[in-house]
Amino acid sequence: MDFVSGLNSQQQQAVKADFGPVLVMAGPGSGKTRVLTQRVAYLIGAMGVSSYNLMAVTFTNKAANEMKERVIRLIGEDTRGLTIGTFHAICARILRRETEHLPFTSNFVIFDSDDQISLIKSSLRELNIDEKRYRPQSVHGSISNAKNELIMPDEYPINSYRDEVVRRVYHYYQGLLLNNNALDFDDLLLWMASLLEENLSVRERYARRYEHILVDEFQDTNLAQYTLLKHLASFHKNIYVVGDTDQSIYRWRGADYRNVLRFERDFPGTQLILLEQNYRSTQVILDVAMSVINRNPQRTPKRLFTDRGKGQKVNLHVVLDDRTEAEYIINTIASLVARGQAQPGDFAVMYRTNAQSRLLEEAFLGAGLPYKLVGAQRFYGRREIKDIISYLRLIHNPVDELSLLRIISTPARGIGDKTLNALRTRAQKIGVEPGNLLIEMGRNPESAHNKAFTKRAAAVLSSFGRLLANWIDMLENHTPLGMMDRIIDDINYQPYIDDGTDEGHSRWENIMELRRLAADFQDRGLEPFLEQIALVSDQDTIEAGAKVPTLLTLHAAKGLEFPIVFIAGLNDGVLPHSRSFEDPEEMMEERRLLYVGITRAKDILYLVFSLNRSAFGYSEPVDPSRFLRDIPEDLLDGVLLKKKRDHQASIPSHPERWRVPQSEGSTPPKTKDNRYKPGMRVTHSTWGEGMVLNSKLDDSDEIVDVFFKEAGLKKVVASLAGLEIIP
DNA sequence: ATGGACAATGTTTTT
DNA sequence: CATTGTCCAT
Repeated sequence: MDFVSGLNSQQQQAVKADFGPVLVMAGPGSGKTRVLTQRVAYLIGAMGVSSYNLMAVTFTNKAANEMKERVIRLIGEDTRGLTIGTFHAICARILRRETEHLPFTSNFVIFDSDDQISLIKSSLRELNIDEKRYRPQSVHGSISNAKNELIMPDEYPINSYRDEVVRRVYHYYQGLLLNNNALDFDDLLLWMASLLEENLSVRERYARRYEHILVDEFQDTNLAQYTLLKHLASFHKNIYVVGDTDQSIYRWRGADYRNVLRFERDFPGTQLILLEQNYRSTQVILDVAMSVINRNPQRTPKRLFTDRGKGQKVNLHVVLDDRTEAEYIINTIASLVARGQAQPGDFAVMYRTNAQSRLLEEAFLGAGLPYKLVGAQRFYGRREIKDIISYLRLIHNPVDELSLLRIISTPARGIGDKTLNALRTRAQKIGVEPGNLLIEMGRNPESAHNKAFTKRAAAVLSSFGRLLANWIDMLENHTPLGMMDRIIDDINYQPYIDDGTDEGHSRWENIMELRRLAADFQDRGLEPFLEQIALVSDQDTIEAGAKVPTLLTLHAAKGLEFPIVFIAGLNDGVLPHSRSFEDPEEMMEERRLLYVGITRAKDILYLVFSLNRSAFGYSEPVDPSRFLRDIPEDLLDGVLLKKKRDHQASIPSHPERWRVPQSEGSTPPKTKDNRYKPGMRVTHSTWGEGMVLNSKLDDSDEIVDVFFKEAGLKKVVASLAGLEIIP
């Protein structure tokens, strides 16, 4: 069978590479996913490797599913036994199998970020640490970093008082997780890595099983991931990794692109294969991308080329503020669609932070155009979803106190702080978990436990315990969906959530959506369902052939491509983000992030920056992104940033777009004394004619942003500049 | 015990 | 401004 047809010679070389360690360095759009897929098919179909002996690690669950399907299509046989998925999913699966060597049981739950933060908070409270001084998020961040670096609580290095605090919290937090029979995201990697590190027989078993290991997006692995890969590949040493250091954008999550260098050191005789040709973008887009990324020092220079032709120039567009930005983007999309030059599904709008999506959403809504938002207010983060999931989680793992806490009063059943405390005290006294105590009380209403409570408390607690016990009893012969329906019915959830308001209605709709998802697990049971829910990523929700524009963060855009891409908010402070300014390493990562965004575009790219941006409710002047200065002018259409003498540096062709929609109602009171208003045309003695973009009162003077036809953007002080208004 | 009203406080990116 | 936490009235 032919596994390399339609591939270029580099790609063919990559697919048919000899066994042993292989490092494929692949630029954006060079077909690396395809190479990885064909490699898997080649190993199974041509080299006779059993799929049972093969592991493929992908970046998203979606990528894993796609790869599985494509492999099946290529070799026309079942891939049962094939280990494929994200690091986290694969680790979870293996850990459940190996719990005899681990301090938790196989029905462990995976705590999501909310759960993790609440656990940190209880740790802080329990240890009498001030939450104001030590922010839960930040303490959690430190702990997470430690875990990614395989540092255990007792090894946490102390160089400051804060470190000491973190260490104590880390220790306590880890204890709480185990009490709950729970793992956080980092634990999945940490426990897996340390199991392989410490238990020789387990390591050998898996290392022997996995004859071939393939890893996508290798530049985004952290030390924990690297270590477990190393152990898994320790027997056969057939490890095949694909990556691009220029697309490393998860440093803050512990990812270390230097793993690429470490790889060549740890696996002597690594074959290095470069995939250079780009099949996605036009040459102009690639040139723009290179002009941005080439400013990063210490890179192995990489050429990006395509035979797709030059293509049209990249549009650089300036807008007055972030609201105008959203309008500009939506208008442009609408007009391209109206003129039949593009389909709605061709577009993606990308931004640095999730917060930026709001104005865009409003603009889409305002224009009555449909769109698809990736991430942000995640489906699984919604209250009603978390409620039901918590019920299921508790039934699956009654030790999960966090879930218990959440649902014991949802809906309210007369169990408040006092009763709850009594329950916990009693539980602690007899050395059993609150959840199990409840269940016991439910099963045995006359038990001695009841005497430990007031009559009322005993009644409400055992009636709730009765519910739990009933659900647990039906677990064995019911599907996840069956369980869900029963719970919803038993607790009368619909009237509770669907309160007649629009919001209540939409909450109920969400529950119906969750039912649909549960239906896919009819034959697989509750555990896989819960696990899937815990480990889905935003990117997994992106449908392939969307019929509407997609809104997503630059991070979420990795690995995707769109015919027409807008990158919004190209301002200093947003991209690069202000929190990256001091750290050169982080600035480099911001640059890579822009690089990733640019290289998502196949045909047309719009770069948009604005002159003002609302930070805290109020609009503030901001600078264009410093990265824009690195793009050669001849690749750009639209505004020019540098004040050049020549006149093409001109106002974009639709000045009316710049006019501030004369604000209905709530503008800051400053307008009272502003002489210059956005949209006014003015002249200046040296800079000639221009248009007012913004004006701000500063003490008694007025600072005016003017875009001059000849001179470009200037900030002028009204009293000194001698601006004349053209009627 | 519960839920509503106000105040304080905080903005990267995510498995 | 938008979320989250705390206080207070029911």
